[in-house]
Amino acid sequence: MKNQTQPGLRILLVEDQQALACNIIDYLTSAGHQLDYAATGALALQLAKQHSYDLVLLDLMLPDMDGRQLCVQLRQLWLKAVPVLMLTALDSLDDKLQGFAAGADDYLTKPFELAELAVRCLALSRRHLLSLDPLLQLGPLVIDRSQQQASRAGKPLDLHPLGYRILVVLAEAYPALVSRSDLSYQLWGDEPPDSDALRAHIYLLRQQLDKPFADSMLHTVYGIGFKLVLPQEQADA
Amino acid sequence: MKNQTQPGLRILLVEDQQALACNIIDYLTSAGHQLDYAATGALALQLAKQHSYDLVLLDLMLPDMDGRQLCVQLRQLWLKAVPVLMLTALDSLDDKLQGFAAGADDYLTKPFELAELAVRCLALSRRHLLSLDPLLQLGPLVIDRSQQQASRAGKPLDLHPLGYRILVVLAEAYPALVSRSDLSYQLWGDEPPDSDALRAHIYLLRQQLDKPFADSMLHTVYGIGFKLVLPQEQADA
DNA sequence: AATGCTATGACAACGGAGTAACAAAAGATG
DNA sequence: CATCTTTTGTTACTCCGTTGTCATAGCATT
Repeated sequence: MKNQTQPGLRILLVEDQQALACNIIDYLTSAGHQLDYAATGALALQLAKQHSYDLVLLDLMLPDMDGRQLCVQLRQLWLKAVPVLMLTALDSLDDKLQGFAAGADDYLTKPFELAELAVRCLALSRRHLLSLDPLLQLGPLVIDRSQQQASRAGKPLDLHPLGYRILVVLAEAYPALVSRSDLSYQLWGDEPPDSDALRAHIYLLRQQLDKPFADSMLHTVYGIGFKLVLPQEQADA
Repeated sequence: MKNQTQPGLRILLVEDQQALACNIIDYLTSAGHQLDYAATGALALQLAKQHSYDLVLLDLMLPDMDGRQLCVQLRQLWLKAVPVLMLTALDSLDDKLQGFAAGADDYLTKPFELAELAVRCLALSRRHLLSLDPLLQLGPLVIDRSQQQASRAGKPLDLHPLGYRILVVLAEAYPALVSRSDLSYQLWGDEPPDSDALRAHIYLLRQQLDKPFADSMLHTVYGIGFKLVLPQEQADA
């Protein structure tokens, strides 16, 4: 579990309702973050050109520009993908899907608790940082995203693409366990294979990850899913 | 990115208009949820003492009690924050704000589409689940939802999945006692086992939770159900 | 055609949940 | 207080779904 003190995020807030914006600014500022505020899409773009941010809070309804459109433009402006949390009063499923299609990473329907907004901001930035760092390290296990290559205790693992993806999903979730359905969804989306292919792939992954070593890192939680365990914490099971 | 199928929510509906209540019950029931219905605030409080719910639908205007007041009382009654969706005919901003001040998580002004109500129920419960603290702590007992792992006094408990679920239900209800029927419903829904399997599982759970320790945390209330008790408060029973 | 990867299916091994039967305890009844 | 009834604790056992294992077939890419 990451436990370092968060240094505070640089956040760009794009919201045309003054009152709500003030509340958000007050709350998140006192939570240790640094906020820039744009009431219009145009101003947001201008700020975006001059600064870089860890996170964007984006109202779907803006006076001069659609939130979705702005989202796309921001993504083009910055090469690195900044996480976007969309705020919306619309709550029909269609709208949500359109928001995601435009590249939002999460959404929140108004009205919402400020505390929850803060929690999501942290979760989003953490998730983002995790996926940004090309090197993922869990004890003896090292995953190099830039090479699509994993190694344990220095020994490179000869993984098939799917095995590699499974390992990444489990490593990113660490120390949490990943349910079978979650894992399946992350691998295949809505259309998982008919057979229980996951079982076979876990087996193959284990051949590489655990077979050559004294203790296994990939543990099964019966009826639920799988989790990664560091060798030194074998005590529990 | 949780992807598990919604099992249907347990909802408490507090509404004095019979006709409207019937419509809501019909609609949400056929959407797969389970509803309990209270026409008065007093009855609502009584039900709340005996059961636990995933969501409360609360009319702002009740014959015997103000909705806001009831909302506050419900929040005090349950330690865990249950999401409250307020139904109101008043739609002035003041009233909305007062509703939120009392702890409602969302509101809907009458008249409303039943479909929208259903969507909001789902959204609210999703939001609530996501913002849930993965760590549940009751004295020496710690439950880590992210790992499906419980420990007492630092010692990890080797629980079967069902035993773990029982423990979570009891811990969430703490300090209230949980009736046998409620517990059974939360484990098996409408189709409990033919035999009284719960008895055996409670026994197994105790083997892990209480056997290795001086005093027991899982107490039986004869003829009613079970409850969790913290070691230091053994005095009462 | 050969190679590399994934899905499929068969089989065995395992583990958990439900069941039932008996013992013990708590209330109820007279 | 004695006895009966109901509820709960304890335990062994069976059944069935889950998981591990592995061989093979399908499907791209080259």
